[in-house]
Amino acid sequence: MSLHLEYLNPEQLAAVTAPDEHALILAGAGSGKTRVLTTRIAWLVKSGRVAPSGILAVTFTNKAAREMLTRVSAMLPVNPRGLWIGTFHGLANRMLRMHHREVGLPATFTIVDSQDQLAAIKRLLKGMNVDEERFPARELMYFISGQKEEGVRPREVRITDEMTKGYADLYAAYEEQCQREGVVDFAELLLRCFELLSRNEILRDHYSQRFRHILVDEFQDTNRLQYRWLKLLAGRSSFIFAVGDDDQSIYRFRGANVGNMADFERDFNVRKVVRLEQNYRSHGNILDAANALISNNRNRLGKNLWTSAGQGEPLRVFEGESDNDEARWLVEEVQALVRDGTRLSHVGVLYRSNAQSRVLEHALFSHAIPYRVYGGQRFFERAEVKHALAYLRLVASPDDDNAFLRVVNFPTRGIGARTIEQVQDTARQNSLSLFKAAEGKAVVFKKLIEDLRAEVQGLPLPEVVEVTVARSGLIEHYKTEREGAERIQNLEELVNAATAFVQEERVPEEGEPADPLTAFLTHAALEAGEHQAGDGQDALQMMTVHSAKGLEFDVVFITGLEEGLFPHEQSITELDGLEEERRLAYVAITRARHRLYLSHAQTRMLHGQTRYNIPSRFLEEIPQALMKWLTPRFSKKRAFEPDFSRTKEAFPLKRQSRDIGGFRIGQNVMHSKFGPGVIVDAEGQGTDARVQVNFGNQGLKWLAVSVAKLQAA
DNA sequence: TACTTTGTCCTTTTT
DNA sequence: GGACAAAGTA
Repeated sequence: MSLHLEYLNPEQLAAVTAPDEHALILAGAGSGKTRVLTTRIAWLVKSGRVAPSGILAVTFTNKAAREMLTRVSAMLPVNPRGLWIGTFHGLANRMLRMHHREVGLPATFTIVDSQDQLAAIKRLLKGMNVDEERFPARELMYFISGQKEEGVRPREVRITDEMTKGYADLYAAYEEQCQREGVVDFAELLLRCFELLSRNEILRDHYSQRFRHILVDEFQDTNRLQYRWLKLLAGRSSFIFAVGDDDQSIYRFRGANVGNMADFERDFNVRKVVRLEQNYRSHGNILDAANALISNNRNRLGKNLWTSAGQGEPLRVFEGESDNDEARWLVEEVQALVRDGTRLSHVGVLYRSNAQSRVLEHALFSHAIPYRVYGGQRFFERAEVKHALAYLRLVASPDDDNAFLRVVNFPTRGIGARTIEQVQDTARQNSLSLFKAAEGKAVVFKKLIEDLRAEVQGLPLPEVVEVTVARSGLIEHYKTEREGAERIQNLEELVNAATAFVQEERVPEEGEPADPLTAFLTHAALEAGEHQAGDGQDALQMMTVHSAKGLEFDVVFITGLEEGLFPHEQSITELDGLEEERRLAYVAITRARHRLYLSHAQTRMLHGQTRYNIPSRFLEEIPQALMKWLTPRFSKKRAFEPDFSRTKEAFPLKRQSRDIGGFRIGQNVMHSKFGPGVIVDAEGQGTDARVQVNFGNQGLKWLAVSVAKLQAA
């Protein structure tokens, strides 16, 4: 077992063998980031700098955590279980299970996913008779998660108006409900854990003494709370090794804060910044295109990828008359690639939004080209599986109201809306769980759950699952449904998943709940399961650009490069939204090893309407010398005359829209008081001209152009 | 109470 | 075009 340090380039070696101090590794796409991280861990242990138990490695996805664990195990002759390698949420969960009393949670607390969280919020709003027009459930969920991710509890919410006051009150009510039901959402896992460490000095010292080396993957994706969590955990005596790429920060919409990289450098007085710029993945032309594109972004830490491989072939660009035409062309190209010996699984088809896959799938399907679509429904998120899990949750803890409501009348057993409302009223008045409040009502269901609990008492986990599924009546129900066969299969698969879980998870990890059912439910919530049929078969790989991050393909198609789609129209009026779209395009381009196709279509069906799109600005930001047009460049001749009568507020038209006092929609501006902003809307002319500007945290403002002294930025 | 029809809204996603 | 929720019908 060797670390093979001799195969590392000088920068990689410098990172791997960095001294005991904080370090920031700017790791460009394809620069061997994972290798550096895993080798660093192995090197730390082998050189005797730290015991395996002194290492904490954090990732965002279970997949990344698994890969890290596997690769480290291959380099070290130690039981990998001693290493704390996991996702932010997984590690927080571990700590909370170990110290659940200190944070005021039951030992069997349940983790709810976003779906359940939304359901809980809807239920809350209904119960409180809140006008859902004024406070939409989804908005409230974003608000709550957003606040939690900033480390803000309800009483600390900055109240600026009636609206925020309302949101803050509902946030408080939501927290009470969760506490009463013993459930914890994703953001709560982190916040609770953060509060645990910040309040309990002894515990904090214990952990920061223990974890001398903290390694963080995808640092550009951390949110404020995760940053503060790391800071707390590091204390004064530990060293943080942060690996990230600011150019690949594409998750701002869910709270990621690229600024954490610059903050880290400053707050931790980082002296060691290593840039990994040598790319081992792509040919020169592809890298040049990526570099040129991303250089249009302003707020960068700065980095330029290079390769010792040749220039390779030019990027191939295609303009379709329509989305169907684009799909037809893609099929032909793929068929040609296959004839030339390319394996389908080495070809990635990328798009900005999921809705785009349909047309492509249709074309592929009718030409019998096997494909696999990533993303979408995961195993533990399927309705039938969630139903079965709800029964299991009630077995584990009958007071789980979310689970109760999900299955009290599913399959239908004559317990209607009115009965449920009565139970909910009783529950509210007496602060009881629905299960307890259902005394004398919903008798059939109550008895079912009670019998079930008695029956599975003491059985091994797989049998608990099997019996629960059998008694739930779900299978009989799906037998009557037309497309129920697959659902029944999934229910059977759930039993298999439980069997596999028991066999694999064997040695309980530190902090793993002793009760196997709770452990299994936690596993189901934390790991949605990338489980899909048809694995292993050679198939074309289709996915959104977001889900392509971290992957690579010999050949990549980036489709739908059109204004309004990519960059997405909604990004234009978000502060720094366009830069994030450009980073997204950068991620897409850098997935390709040898060949890259870029395509756009003149017309596209979207939301049931034909849209007339102009080519993406990103196509113009790539040097023409790197590209070979398969169709005449930006053909002036349009195959169809736009029929604007059916196009409401076509985005491209808006973009080209008129000047208002020297400004236009989508333009970045600077205001002396509110700082940077982006113009969202405009009205009036001349001295009356007004523009609406999105100032991010400062809010949305209407300003008179003649008064506001806006500067183009 | 349970199933069917109509109306509204549309990114990106992991935990 | 499709998911989801509210309103309508047996």
